[in-house]
Amino acid sequence: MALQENVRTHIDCGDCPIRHRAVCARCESDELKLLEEMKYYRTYEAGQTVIWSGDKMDFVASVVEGIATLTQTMEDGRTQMVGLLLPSDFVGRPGRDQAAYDVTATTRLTMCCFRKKPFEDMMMNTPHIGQRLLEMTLDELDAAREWMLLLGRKTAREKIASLLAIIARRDATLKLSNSRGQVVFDLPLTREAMADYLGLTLETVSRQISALKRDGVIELEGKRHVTVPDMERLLDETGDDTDGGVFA
Amino acid sequence: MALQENVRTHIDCGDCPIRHRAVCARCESDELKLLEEMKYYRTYEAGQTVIWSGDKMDFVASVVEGIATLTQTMEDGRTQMVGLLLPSDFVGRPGRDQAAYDVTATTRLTMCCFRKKPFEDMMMNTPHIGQRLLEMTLDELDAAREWMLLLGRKTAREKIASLLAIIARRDATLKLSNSRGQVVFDLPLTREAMADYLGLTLETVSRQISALKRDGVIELEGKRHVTVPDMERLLDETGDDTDGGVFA
DNA sequence: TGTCTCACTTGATTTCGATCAAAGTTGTGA
DNA sequence: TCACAACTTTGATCGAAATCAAGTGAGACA
Repeated sequence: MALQENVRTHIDCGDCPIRHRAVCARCESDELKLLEEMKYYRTYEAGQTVIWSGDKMDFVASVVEGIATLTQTMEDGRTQMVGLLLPSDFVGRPGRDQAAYDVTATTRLTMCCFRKKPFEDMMMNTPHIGQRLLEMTLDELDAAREWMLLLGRKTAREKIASLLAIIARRDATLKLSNSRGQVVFDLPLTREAMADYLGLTLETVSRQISALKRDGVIELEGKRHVTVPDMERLLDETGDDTDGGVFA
Repeated sequence: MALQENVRTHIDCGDCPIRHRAVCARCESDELKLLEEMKYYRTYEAGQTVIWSGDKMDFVASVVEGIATLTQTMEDGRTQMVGLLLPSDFVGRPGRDQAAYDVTATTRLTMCCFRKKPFEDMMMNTPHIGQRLLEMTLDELDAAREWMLLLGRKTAREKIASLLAIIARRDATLKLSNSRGQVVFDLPLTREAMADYLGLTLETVSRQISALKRDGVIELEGKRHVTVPDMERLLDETGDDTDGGVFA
């Protein structure tokens, strides 16, 4: 999940085709080698389900490329996204062998996987990895709680602005803005997926995006390509504190 | 936070006047002794703030008695509770020295505290404690995500029923029901605190509690004392799956 | 080239919960 | 015993987002 700037939810997987920090800078190289030997890749098509809630899940994984969602569903079909997995995010829970959520690829998705048993064994022998995982989990918890404030108290417009700001921020750290210093990105989610994330309906998402466009807060090219002419302006719409928050 | 049956968010603190499991059953006794030497107690009155978001926080703690809330507040005063601390719950984050949320006592509250630095040192030397903390944090994350579904997708009535079910379940594990096998408990929160937890207004909370009472789902004695004549009936109102969920 | 589908937009109407307002209840302390 | 403060309930009205209902537009494929 990527609701904050300082998300560090990733596991090193050696030569994965993305640049990411190591599990722990202090790890010896033979530990990294162990990780290297354990890993394997899986690829999913857009729309494909990685795993269903309740299924046996005998691996943990790190997103290499693409985007996946974690969702919970009620019997009557109401669904709520509870996490968004972007490249370098981690999924899976040591000590539990059932998936707690539906995991779905929303774009073509490559994950770097580790079978759970040997991964857990290594965690036992390598305290750094466990500590790293704790740090990552605490970041996720903060992100989840930030999202609780959004779901419980923000207006539809604030919710959309917050989501756009998060995607923009996350994206900007990769390929920084365009030539005029504007932040530019493609929405990686359908209107429906956004609605499920924000606790809204897809119609409301559509209307609010149109409203932000009409008010000049964002520019839209096609349905997915977004330009933010003034990031400050967008941040004002989120309802959040202007400063970076308490996250050090 | 206590949204599930299997919450294990607590740290052993020796002779605290509550029965609770050890940090880790495998810990040697001299580790427990270390914990014992490090700990100290603090007590707060109902309504008192334990710590403000952003404040320096140089301790971690476990609730011994009473109830505390974790809340986030927007500049304009909208507030969302993001966690409820019941006896045996843990608060504080190793590796961060600022509080991320306001922590407030809603009843008279006793906490068993450990100064952060020595606690972290011990964590380094005692992998079990770190692993225990990871487990606890993952439980909290699950609880937070369960709450996201509630905030994003449930109706006011379902929200109230869910909160009552959680308190009933948690309470029932301590002092099991009354003579007729009904679940009986006292609401530990004001209507306003419930509203902040559920993303509602206090008026809506009041109305929905009245409605559940009118419909015979609960009985009320005074404003706080609740009797649940038929737990199944209450669970039906929550919108959740009837089975225990995926949490093993 | 057309048509089918999927994602999205927009409009009309409804509804649930928020807001505004006024009482009722309980406990505390003078 | 009274007064008042804090908490709660209930009523009337409003409004934001949901729902219901047509649409548009773009890509896929026959």
